[in-house]
Amino acid sequence: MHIQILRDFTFMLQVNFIEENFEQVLEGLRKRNFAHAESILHTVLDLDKKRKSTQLERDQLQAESNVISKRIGLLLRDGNKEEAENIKARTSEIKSSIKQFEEQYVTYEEELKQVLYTLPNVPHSSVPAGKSADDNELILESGTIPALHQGKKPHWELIKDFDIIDFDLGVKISGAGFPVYKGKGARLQRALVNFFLDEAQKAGYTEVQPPILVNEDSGYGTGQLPDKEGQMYEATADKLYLIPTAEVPITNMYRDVILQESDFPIKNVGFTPCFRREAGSWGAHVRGLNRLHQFDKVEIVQIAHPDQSYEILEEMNLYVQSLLNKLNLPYRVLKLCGGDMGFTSALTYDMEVYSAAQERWLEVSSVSNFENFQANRLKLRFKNEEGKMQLAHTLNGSALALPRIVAAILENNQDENGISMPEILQPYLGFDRIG
RNA sequence: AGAGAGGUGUCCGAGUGGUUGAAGGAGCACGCCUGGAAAGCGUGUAUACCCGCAAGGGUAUCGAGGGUUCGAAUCCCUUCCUCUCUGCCA
Repeated sequence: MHIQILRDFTFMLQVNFIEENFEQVLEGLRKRNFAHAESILHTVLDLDKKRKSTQLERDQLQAESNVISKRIGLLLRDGNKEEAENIKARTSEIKSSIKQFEEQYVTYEEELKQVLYTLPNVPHSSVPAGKSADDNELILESGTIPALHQGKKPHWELIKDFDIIDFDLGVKISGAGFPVYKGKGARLQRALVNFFLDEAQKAGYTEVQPPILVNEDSGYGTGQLPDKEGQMYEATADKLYLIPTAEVPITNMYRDVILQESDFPIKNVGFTPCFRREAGSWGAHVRGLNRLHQFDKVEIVQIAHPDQSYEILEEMNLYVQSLLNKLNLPYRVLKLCGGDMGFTSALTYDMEVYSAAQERWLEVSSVSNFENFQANRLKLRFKNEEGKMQLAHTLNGSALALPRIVAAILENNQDENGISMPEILQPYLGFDRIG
């Protein structure tokens, strides 16, 4: 794919940070098992140095040229044509020099940006080192795992028995991973969405309904591009992408925005379908609702003052847990290790529910602090107390993703005759049992 | 989708080749004035990068990209967006 360079990114701040905190950045990248970290960082610093010296040359020549142009203007005004023509002749040399330096400058700048695009966020100091999900740190486990009857079934059998979700129909219409929710299955979806949105509103989040097709700039802003374009569906005729998460449109609402300190904290919640190509990730454990190309999710997004973002991360963590508690689902919270964390995140908590018939933990939420990584790409800043521009922090979390919640509800609440619905959902559902 | 109009600083709005980072107004901030407020007066009020310990200075930016020119907000090309009319449509 053609990689478009976005203009005017404040990436230079990132370079300064690398320069001033070289060891810390290096250690962070190593925690992520980022290959060739040291040499890449040196490349960054080297390119930046070249960029600066080239800019200096260019600017000086340009300044000279500007002076001459002004003089020509004055001469012409005074009717001194001859002298003006005289000076004009001398500018051609300067002009070609400027052009050379300019071309060189653009080259360095683009190379630099390309390299910077490949650098993931530096993990928070508390993030454990590790290579895979096995190295994630267990923070807590909560709730009791239900003891199910002998004939317990995984959700993909339950949904067939009760005809509430139809995968074959989805295959006919779209393809694998696009289920059709029917009857009580559809109503369960709607009930969960409404429940999640109502809860978020009570917690102070402002509901938004963003577009679910986004442009390229938005993809770069939150970090899906240029790294993960293969994971998104593309509407190529219009250069738009189907969102993999509401994080993309909601966070991008704040692209190119300058906030006041008094605007913090900004709390938004949005319900959207999410689309993921999941290229290469099909294998074991993806039956039923465990992994889909299209699914529904309610997402919470906060824009925070840097001093408060970790406090807010904990608040969001607790908020997501409160939802799981209210749904009476057993869950655990993990702090992701460097190797398992997303590209843009500095610290991520994963919430997993226990799906009692599959006898597996299923990830249903991921709550992350991106610190200023996304803000840097978004140019999302605020004027601090000293009146200086500073990058804000962005955070988000699923609250919650539906399919695996549905899977766990179905499996965990089944008995010989059917499935009872969590009490808290019953007012939303209008029924208390399936089957 | 076709025809036309337009995109200028926080906002409104001037500006069709030469000290224009950009008139004027509003807003905002500070100061003066006031018993307090309003009005009035004065001053200030963009962002990025670069040089500099700093004070300060340089370069760029008038939707975006490119071109013409010694010099462009102003001319040309491309593109995006908005508005009006026509067409189509949930």
